Amino acid sequence: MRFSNAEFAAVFQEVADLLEIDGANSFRVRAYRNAAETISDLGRSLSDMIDAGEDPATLPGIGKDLAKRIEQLAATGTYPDLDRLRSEINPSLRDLLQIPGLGPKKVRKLRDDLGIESLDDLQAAVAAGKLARLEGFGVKSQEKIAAELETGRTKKSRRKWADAEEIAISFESVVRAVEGVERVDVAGSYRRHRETIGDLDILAAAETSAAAIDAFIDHDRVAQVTNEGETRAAVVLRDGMVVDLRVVPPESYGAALLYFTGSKEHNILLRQRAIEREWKLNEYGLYDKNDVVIAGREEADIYTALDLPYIAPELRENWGEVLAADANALPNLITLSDIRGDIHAHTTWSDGKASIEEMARRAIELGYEYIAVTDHSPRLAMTFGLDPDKLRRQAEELREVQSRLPEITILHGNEVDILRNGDLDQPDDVLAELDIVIVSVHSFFDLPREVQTARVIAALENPYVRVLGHPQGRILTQREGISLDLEAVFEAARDNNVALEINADPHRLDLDDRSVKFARDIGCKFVINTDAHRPSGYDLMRHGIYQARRGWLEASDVLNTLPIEDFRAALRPRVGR
DNA sequence: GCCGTTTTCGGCCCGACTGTTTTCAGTCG
Repeated sequence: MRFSNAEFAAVFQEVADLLEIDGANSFRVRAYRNAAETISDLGRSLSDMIDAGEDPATLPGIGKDLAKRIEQLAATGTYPDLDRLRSEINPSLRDLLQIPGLGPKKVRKLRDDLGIESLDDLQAAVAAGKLARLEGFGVKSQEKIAAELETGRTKKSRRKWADAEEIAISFESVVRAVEGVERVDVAGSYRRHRETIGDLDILAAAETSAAAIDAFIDHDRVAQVTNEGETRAAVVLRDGMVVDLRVVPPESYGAALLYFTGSKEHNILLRQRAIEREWKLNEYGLYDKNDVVIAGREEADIYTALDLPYIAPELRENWGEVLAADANALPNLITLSDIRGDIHAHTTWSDGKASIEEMARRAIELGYEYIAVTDHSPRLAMTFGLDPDKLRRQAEELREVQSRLPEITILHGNEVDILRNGDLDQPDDVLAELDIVIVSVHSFFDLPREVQTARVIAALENPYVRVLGHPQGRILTQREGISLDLEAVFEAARDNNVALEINADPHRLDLDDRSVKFARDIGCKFVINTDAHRPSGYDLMRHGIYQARRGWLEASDVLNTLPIEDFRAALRPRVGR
């Protein structure tokens, strides 16, 4: 059997969980977790690496031992150490670890003293009041666990970034309005623009914290205050979202912002760098060995003191950014203002909600030099896709609109379905008449990996194809992407001069960040598109920019940062017209 | 279990808060 990176990572996470409950050395546990992180952040298939004869031990955090385990797992599909662990420690104890407030020590205590092996056991013990009498627990702990079991909240639950934004802005403005609060930011994975968010971390600078904390816990969306201290508070909202507030003095704001922005792994690297200099870094500042403050008011000051250029939040994932910074080789990240056009959009000709002209007028308002109209092809019947005849009539309308709107170039394209066998849903002579051809998978999502990969690559080899639309076909938190050998697809895209789309729709964000970085590393080019179905859809471009930045992209990696003439040249087919 | 132009042994990030304790372990980020 063939393991995905997620499956490899899941194995190591399970080993880590079980070892932790077993009371193993915590650094050993962390080694397994680090390995799991490395694998899930890899961007390319670990199975492919092994097939190619590459040694997993070359990866950071994976040594000889784990490399051997990985190879054994890949070759045999078995992991004897895990099987033995499972026989010693009931794997359903892992479910208990997901309950907020329960860690490995307490889970072990529950098992040893009360014989609890599962969520059901825990439920029964809580109902019988057994936890209240257990050493180290008590009435309050029992009540808290009962409440968590009731709501079913887990440590893992995440929501899309865009779904957290409105809450983030609302809390930010409430805290900002408090007298004495000098600065406010939403830190955490929100600031790093991860595609999904676990909780929100609000950071404020103020000489005294009480007023900010009061305003925070009084926010009208708060259902429950779970934590309230001198410098921090935590609340659960009515919809289950957890929001934290930290208040620090202004002279510590930069250190705190760095700390609460994370990632944890990035912070650990910075702290190690501080330790190398016999300094100490915490959320209050960077201190020398006599506890004299070196930096703390601004994030950038801390990077400077550590001999590093400023590292943008989107890069702080321990994907090599500290090494790159040290070598002065950080990418000059793309920004929204680099974008000159949006080249994937739908109109009322297929499933869009606005006319070509309405779309173009919005694009003009946004300052774009060009757009492309790319309605669906006929196979996608539910979207009223365009057959060749309709496409030609659309071209007429497009020319007519273009004549009235000289301030923008309107390119004519089509989002052509990739059929099951890899053929395209328009004949070549029709494709030849278009300015831009995007190909996308909209059907047969569950083909086997080899078949799916061959299907997509076949489409990329058509000489008129210029963009691979939403390459993974995923819907965030809802639909897994199609099963693809992404490395092979990226190589085919690069070799056929096809740009990979970063679909900016916040429910797609397709490609994912790791894959963007990997594709960039092997020399692929990109376009960032909103896939707009109405004029306001164009406004979502920023989400694609965040994703591109997380993938280390510069403007020069992205074709729709080019002026129109250069962009046209980049799209020219490899065959004459 | 990983890692190392000081090291193959001995380190491995650091502080706030809670609930349980009478001075601190466990959890969390």
